[in-house]
Amino acid sequence: MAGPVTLSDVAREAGVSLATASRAINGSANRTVRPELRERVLAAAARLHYSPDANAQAMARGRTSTIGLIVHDIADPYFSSIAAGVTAAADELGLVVTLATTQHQRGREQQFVEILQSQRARAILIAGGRYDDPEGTAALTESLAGYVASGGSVALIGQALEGFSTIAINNRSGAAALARSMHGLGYRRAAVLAGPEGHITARDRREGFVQTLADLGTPVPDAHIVDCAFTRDGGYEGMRELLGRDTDVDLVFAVNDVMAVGAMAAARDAGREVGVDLAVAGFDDIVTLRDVSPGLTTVRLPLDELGAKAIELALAGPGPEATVVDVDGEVVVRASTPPRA
Amino acid sequence: MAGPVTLSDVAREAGVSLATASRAINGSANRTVRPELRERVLAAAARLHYSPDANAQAMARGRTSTIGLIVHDIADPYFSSIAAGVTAAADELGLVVTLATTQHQRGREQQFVEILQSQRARAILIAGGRYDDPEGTAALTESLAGYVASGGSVALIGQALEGFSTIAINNRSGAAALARSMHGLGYRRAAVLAGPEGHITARDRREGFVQTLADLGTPVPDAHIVDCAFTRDGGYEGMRELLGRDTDVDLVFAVNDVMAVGAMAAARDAGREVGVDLAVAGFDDIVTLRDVSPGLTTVRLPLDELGAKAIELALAGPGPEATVVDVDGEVVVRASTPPRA
DNA sequence: TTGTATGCGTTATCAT
DNA sequence: ATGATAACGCATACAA
Repeated sequence: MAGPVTLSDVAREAGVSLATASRAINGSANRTVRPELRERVLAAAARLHYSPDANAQAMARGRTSTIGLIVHDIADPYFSSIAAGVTAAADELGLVVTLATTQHQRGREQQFVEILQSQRARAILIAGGRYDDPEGTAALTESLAGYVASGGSVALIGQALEGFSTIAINNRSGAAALARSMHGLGYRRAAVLAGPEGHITARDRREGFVQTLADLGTPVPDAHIVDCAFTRDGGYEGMRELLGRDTDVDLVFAVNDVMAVGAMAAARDAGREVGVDLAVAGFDDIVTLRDVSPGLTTVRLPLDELGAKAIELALAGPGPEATVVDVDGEVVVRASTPPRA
Repeated sequence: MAGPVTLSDVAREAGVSLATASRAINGSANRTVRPELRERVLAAAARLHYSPDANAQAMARGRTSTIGLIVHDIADPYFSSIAAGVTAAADELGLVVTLATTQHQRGREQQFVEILQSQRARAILIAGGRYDDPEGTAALTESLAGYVASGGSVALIGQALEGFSTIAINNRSGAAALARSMHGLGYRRAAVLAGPEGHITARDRREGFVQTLADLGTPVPDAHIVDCAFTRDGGYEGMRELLGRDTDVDLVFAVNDVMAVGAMAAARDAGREVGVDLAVAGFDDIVTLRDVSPGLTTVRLPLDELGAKAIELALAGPGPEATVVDVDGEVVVRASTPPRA
């Protein structure tokens, strides 16, 4: 039961004043402490197993070295890839990451913003799709504005929020590029597993895809657009329903990879061979899924780079002008969408 | 530029003392504040957009509501599944999670323990395999001991560390059960993609598997045991090497699912059909990989439950006796290992 | 029930 | 270059 050893203890042990001990240990701005004393202090600190109290430091300094990351579900590879980038970049900068997961519950983002503001986090990063929910968005915006007004910085990842800096994923253009590729491969009767209504990312991907195919003269009929959850199970059920409609489809675009994998499973379960009877494409290029068979055609996103970019963006400017950095996807064609006769 | 609004501001605005404001807002132990006043304080706080300073609270209270989670790589689905469980459970308890990723660098765990001790985290959870590295383990043990001595609690996830409470995964028995299942299905010439030398989890799984098959009279020859990285690429390379040796193998056990998926890819690339020419089994039952085709036989671990158990274990007892909770895996047979003959 | 006063551990200001 | 001391924002022991 040593009790907490404080800087005062270290100072006493080293025979110096509290102020000197502080300067010796953190090397304060005006680094002015005789090497001899500094060593004595450091030695004393080591001897006593001194551990600086980050909370006290935060209070005295008026700032922390914490950054907050809010995601929907850290088990989702999309978010965990982003989180990996964030933690790596934060580490590089000597920052610590607090992770909050909303579990897809609306309103939780706002709640976490408030918690993180209480921690006096230096920056808050929010990843992942919000719904088209004016009220919720307004509330979130207000919380974030309050946080920014109190000196914090904010960056969104994946989807812009009016008034805040964002690493924006160009979902629409990525899906459009995918559509052109698929059209080029000869597909003419596409279907879309479109995600849930109101989900902005899902909507952008769907629209980019559908619009482009329409422009190319091979429109996607409404009967080929199936709403479903933005998850593996959503993809599975969506595909089941689509196949149940017994419509004549040669290509299914699931608006993310996890859904696409679910869709592939459903196709298999229905006796349709993906890449032969039916083509499937996704979006994201989740690393963990690169070995599914047949290889999944998708739109690659540099998920691991997003985290670093977001931190940089957030910490860069106290500038009041929100910056939007666009990130484009790249179509990756694999065996799930072979050239069609 | 409102400047930070403090509890004093709220108190003044509400026309009460600082103490009353404090009690009204956090509902202190002896909840004794007239409803009328409480309302006035809350109203004032809302009006002023008061946000309590968690750092100041931490200092005044002498404890935080932070728990630290240390993993190797949050993008690895094994760890992200665990992290999901941890964040969910923490949330339930009103705790906040600080996430640290070692990026597989030795010594980083210890470094993060020290950082988390500085934050005065209530508990530290460490997930994932350490190497058989006496020096590193000793250093980590020492840091953790210091943390515990200063009032923190610790729980390990997945692998015991002498002296600390652990949610231990019974890798050996899980691998043994898998071996028995495979033997029962008729496999007689197994190989193992064994992970890197010195990796304790890998070693336990390999030994449990190899030992059991030996006991059953179908030993795994040394030439069928391939060391490789504990990753997807490790599995891929390991399988390539194994097939290159041109040995006569009917089943390949990769010591985790991610490796198994890499191995399946290598088999395909070599023109061998998994589930027909060659069987493959893994370990973990990673959710994201449940739809690979053919379905991967594996040992299911309740990864998402581990987090909650670990928090419970850590926060439960200030008890000085380290508790070890054993978690067993369950063999899940899928199409990658069809009955043989 | 409410108010007053002290302390939490550190940094930073101001002397020296 | 070093030392005293005042904040930092809050919780709580004690007094009223």
